[in-house]
Amino acid sequence: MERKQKGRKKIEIKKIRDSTTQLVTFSKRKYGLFKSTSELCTLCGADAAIIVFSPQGKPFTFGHPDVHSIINRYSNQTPQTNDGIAAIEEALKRDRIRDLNKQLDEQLKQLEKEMAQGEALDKMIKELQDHYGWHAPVNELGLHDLEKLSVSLEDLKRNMDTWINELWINELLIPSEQSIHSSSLGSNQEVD
Amino acid sequence: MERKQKGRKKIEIKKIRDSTTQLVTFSKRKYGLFKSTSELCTLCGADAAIIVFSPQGKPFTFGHPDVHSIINRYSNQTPQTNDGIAAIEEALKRDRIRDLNKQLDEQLKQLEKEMAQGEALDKMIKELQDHYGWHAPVNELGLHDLEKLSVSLEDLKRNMDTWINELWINELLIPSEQSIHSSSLGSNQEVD
DNA sequence: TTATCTATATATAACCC
DNA sequence: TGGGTTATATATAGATA
Repeated sequence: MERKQKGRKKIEIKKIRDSTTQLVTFSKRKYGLFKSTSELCTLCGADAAIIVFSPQGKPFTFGHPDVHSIINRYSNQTPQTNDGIAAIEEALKRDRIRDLNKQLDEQLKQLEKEMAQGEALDKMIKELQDHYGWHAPVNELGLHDLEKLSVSLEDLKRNMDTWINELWINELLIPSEQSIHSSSLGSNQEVD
Repeated sequence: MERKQKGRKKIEIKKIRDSTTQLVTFSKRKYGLFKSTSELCTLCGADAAIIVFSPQGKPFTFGHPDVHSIINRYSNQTPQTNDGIAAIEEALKRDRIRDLNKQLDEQLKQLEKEMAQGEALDKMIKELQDHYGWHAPVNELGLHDLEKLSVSLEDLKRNMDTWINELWINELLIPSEQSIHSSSLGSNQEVD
């Protein structure tokens, strides 16, 4: 008796090669995305806009109360340099940097965790072998060798901090702002 | 004895009254929204941008490749002309960003290399054991387990991309060279 | 492309630290 | 406040029509 494969299966988050599958997935997920955005707005009284360009370059949007108002509100967030505002901007930048650093920390923590659980060990070695011709017998790897990985991870982390500081110092960072709120309506449209 | 109800409950899609609950929900759902948007982009090669204003009016965004390029593309090639100074500033920032991205790339590449050479394997495992209580005998690690490491590296890379995108998204950085390609000069709109 | 039907993978509401 | 846990509600991959 044949047993057809039914039900959802786990997929890797990487580009889908089969164009048909990709299109179907795009369509389904786009729907889900718009739906959850809509729910977020309703549940929390938030305003939001989404613009998605399909693989074919076709734009789809959703907005509450509408896309344009959100874009305008967002675009107008960037205040002109104003002496009185300078100090506030500085504070905002600092907060933002802290958030970002936190995000980075969390990501690295997550990565470490996954590694700890051995969830992500498999492909890495394989890839290393493929890309770098590393053929040392895996079962010969001792604690001595494996330990070194943490050094790299730490290095990366430290470098990222430096890198962020550079951004800060060079004032490439622009402050974000706060603003008002509104509500009502919603629109989901396909643009051509 | 009464058993407390754990686990998810069905909720109506209507404004959450309790401010604490609303905040928690906003935070969680926003995360899910950004994540699925990111996945949509990765899986289908789509481009997208999301702008969400929290109930407090604070803006959160996500975009691939970045919010500005998406908005500009959506706004339909708005070839806004910047004045000379603005253009120069843009160019300078753009160069700086490119350098920084280059640095990041090199760091990641270097990290991969080190891992490939097994130079950094040692301490990682040790750290993992120390921090996460992973005590699997190292010499029992097979190719199967070790291969998974590449997934983590890929995850890290992807996360970095996303993270960097966030910087752009939040206007902490300006659009990359690529995203600016589309329009002649401007991607930056100012309100007078 | 759009819709339906599973069987599962995920997201997340309520709770607890 | 932020992180976990758990039980469930939902989303969705794959096959089909």
